[in-house]
Amino acid sequence: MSAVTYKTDKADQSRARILDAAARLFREEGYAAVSLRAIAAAAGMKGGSVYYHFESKQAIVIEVLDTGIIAVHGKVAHTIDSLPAESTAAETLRAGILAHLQALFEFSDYSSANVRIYSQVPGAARESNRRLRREYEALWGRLVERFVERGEIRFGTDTRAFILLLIGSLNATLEWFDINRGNLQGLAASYSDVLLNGVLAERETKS
Amino acid sequence: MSAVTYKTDKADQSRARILDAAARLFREEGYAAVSLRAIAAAAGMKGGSVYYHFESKQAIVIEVLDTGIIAVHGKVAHTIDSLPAESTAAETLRAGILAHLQALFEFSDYSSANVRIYSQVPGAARESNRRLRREYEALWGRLVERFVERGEIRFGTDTRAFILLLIGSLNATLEWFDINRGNLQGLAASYSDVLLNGVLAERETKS
DNA sequence: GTCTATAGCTCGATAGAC
DNA sequence: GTCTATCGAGCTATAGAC
Repeated sequence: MSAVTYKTDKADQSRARILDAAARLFREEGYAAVSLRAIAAAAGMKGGSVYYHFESKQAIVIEVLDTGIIAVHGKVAHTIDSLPAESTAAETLRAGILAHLQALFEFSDYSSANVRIYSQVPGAARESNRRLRREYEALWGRLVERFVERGEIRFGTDTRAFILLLIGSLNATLEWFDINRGNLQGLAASYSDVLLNGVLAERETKS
Repeated sequence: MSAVTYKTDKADQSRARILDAAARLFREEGYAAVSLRAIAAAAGMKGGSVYYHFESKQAIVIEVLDTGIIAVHGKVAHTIDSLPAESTAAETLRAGILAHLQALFEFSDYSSANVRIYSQVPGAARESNRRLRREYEALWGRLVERFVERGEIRFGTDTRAFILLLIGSLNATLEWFDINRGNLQGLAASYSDVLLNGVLAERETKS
């Protein structure tokens, strides 16, 4: 134990158990439906003990929501940055789509809780998370704009609509894809095929 | 007033006001966060009066959830059925996508409440709605399969994944598109462009 | 049809023992 | 760090007046 470690291991572990339990319960039942006593019980303690680690239920949900976005943003940013400089639009978008899906399902309680309860948490918690959402959308925005300028993505594509289509469709997989039964690489490939090439056997001619 | 009209107009109107108020509040705050008193107040009555029209809060949410799906299913099915028999895959999918978005935003409190709280309502309400969701997905499934057989949609496309991508991305527009500021036809066209043709300037070559 | 009143619970949060 | 005990508030649902 280093001299600069002020927090005990026990406190950190209890705090983490509270967050994990809260993320899972918020995902399953919503924000208002989950009581502090239920979070405490799932974390192996009594209701009153939670207030040693968090000052309010709202403080817990803020951390849960932010963790969900940060995990996905970090994974996608790191993946994109690790690609060769000469990567094509197709290679880059495919890698980003796979990374987004991997992060979603690796931290599924946090990311699913974020998608499901964001609109239902107290205003202060929503505002805290909104900035992180905007930053993540901006990451994709820069990526897509770069390829529009290079001419690899079709001119005329509504960049913002495309990004929100992409993120919205990927996040929706949390509602139906079973990571224990399906193949995530296959899912990412199918989604990439549609988003990059469309589903028509022959493209429509420009009007 | 016909002899077979047993219900009074007043009862029907109060019932409709309760459902409208419930849909709006559930959409904004979630299921558990909305009290029966709040629904009643938004409908212009007191808490106890709601029980003249509905036997429980759960009965209200079941009707709200089902209405959201039925409205979209009905609009899309009617639109597709009204197309000329010789319509192409592109024409049909574009019409279906526009119809889905139109229904979403025409009944936005009901459809948005459905998307947002489905996973958080009591099990009985979720099961009631699940059948309707499956039927709506099957409508799109038959549509897509028809065009796969005709060769208008690419062989190898994972039909189920594509349908859930499509529905998921369209439903996600409820979270960001402002019907009062944006153009719904334009949104439908942008989404159709991406889903039908993809965003790459030149399609990837089959490997 | 809508009201008032209330039974029986559970909630978030706090206080203080250990 | 976690406990027990509790406050004040709000919840769903019901009963019965009007």
